[in-house]
Amino acid sequence: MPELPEVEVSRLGITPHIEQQVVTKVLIHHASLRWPIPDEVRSIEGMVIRSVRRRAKYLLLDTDKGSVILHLGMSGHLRIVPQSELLKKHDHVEIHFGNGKALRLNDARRFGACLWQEPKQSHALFNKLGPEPLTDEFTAQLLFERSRNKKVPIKQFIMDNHVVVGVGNIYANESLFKAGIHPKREAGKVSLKRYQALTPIIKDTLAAAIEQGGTTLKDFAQSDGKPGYFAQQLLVYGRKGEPCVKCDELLKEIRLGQRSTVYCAQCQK
DNA sequence: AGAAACGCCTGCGCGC
DNA sequence: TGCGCGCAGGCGTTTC
Repeated sequence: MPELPEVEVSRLGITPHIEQQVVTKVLIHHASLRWPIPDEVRSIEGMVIRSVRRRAKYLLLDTDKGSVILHLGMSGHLRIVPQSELLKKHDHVEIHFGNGKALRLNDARRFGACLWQEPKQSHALFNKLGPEPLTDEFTAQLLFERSRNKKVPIKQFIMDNHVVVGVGNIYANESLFKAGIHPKREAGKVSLKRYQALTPIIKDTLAAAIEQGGTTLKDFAQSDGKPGYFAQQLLVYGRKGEPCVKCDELLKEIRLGQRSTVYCAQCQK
């Protein structure tokens, strides 16, 4: 399930194959993803990919005529393959390039998206997003200030895209464990000091996951088809009932905001 | 206005 | 071995 590290790994994987390449064809095999795929995405045909950017968990393929926005949803992944390779089940969108390669978006659950952004404009999706976690804009001070008077559990708070983008369920669980903070603790009651501990942990956890090629649980694969290796480093996610790596207490699982939340009742207060 | 619930999807693991 | 069911969950939208 792609979170920010997986999206970034995808970006790094596809960029050398498609940047500065001419788009020769856009093929839409299944136009109903999360939203219908707009016809405008075809207007990149004949254009050069100037850059491949990421904002939150969205990827943007920029051309002078506009940008194709891709989102991997829950189960999506991108692959670079020869154009001659047979389509796989759930290959919904395909972009051909002058170098003979194809970028294919495969998404079984179709929670992903393929949208269009006019040149020099910003899609409405990006309007209210919080800062990128791996930049200096994401600070403990920001978390502290934004959380005052908030009763929402801290786990849901740090997963809120309006607060900071890209912290999904896996990395929220991991970061709170490492910081020793109980996931249900009211965000508004967490001290600045604890946010000062948590913030670098979130950054480090995300950065480490990117270096490891992301977390492969079921669906995710890197653009060359290889899995990511961060799953081996998960301390709590998916380990309900197993011993805590710090204190041997058995890890508990609860649901917060309809999402699986695993923690150590001994280490996280 | 903020918080919680909803719904879109398919694949997989489980129990029988 | 087959079948039905519950679960996985990002995130925009809807409801309270």
